[in-house]
Amino acid sequence: MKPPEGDESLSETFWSVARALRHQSRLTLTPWDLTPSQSRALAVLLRHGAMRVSDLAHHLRIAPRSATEFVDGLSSLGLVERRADPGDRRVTLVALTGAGSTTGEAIEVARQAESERVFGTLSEDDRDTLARILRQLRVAIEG
Amino acid sequence: MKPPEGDESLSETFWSVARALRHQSRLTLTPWDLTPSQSRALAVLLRHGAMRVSDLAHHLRIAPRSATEFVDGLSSLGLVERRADPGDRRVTLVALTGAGSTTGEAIEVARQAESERVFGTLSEDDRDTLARILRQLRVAIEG
DNA sequence: GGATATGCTGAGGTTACCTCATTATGAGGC
DNA sequence: GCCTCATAATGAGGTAACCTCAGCATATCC
Repeated sequence: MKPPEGDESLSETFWSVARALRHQSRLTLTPWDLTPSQSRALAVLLRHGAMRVSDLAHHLRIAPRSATEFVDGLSSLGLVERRADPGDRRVTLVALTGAGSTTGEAIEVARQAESERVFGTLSEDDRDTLARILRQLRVAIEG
Repeated sequence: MKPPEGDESLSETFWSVARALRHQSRLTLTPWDLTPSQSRALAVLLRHGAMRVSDLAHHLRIAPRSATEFVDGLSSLGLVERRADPGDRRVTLVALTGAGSTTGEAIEVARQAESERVFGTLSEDDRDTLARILRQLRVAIEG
């Protein structure tokens, strides 16, 4: 599919990249039959260890209710499990299972490769600049 | 909502901006009760005039079937109408109605203001750089 | 011990896409 | 003129990734 026009606004370009990125990400994950969001959740747990549902939501920047859904999905795949928090019985902790850890690590490798393939086409300067600009945008929007 | 961590990958930052942007965009559009996608379609028609469904899809970089849905939505709001193409009876042309034009123009103004508020916080250099990098990314992904 | 806050989840909804099959039409070969 | 093949739009049906609102259990503070 070729680009349609030259007169594209910044936000349109942004969205077309978003779509392409999501598509690509899904492709990378086909071996594991996970969605991009599920893999993000897995990555967070891998990096930070077991945590409350609400903390997971916070890390993923989504509503707590949505985190519950991700946990449901991952747990039905046997990748995470819910545990009681001994200190506060309202809390359910989400922890990786053994399978979850190995899967998470394998995906991390694949994700790195994909990221390298995509973002690696940028110079290091461009990557830094992009990160800076994106963060700046986020502040501008949310602030 | 504060950022959770410092160790955020580029793609994570990207997605958080995407979410924020979509949310913001929805807010801007509340007066017209349109979704962001519908307004994008409207903008395309405003800029380029009546066109086939498939061309609209191409402009929006979506599957033709999805364009049909947008046309359905906009047409039920009375903003666009379907017309026959005299030269090829397979095609349906999508054209703005009078209401569609005025609405489209009003939204364009609001969208500009929003875009200004968000992307205007970037320097002109940054905007150019961002556009360049995004296009480069798109090529890297799709190529 | 009662009010209030917090943590999770059920119920139900929305947006923005997608694929696949079907129907109508056009275009080229013979 | 017919047959085949391509193309245009759409019906049917599905998915991911969110959301809000209400409810229940538990904790905390006075």
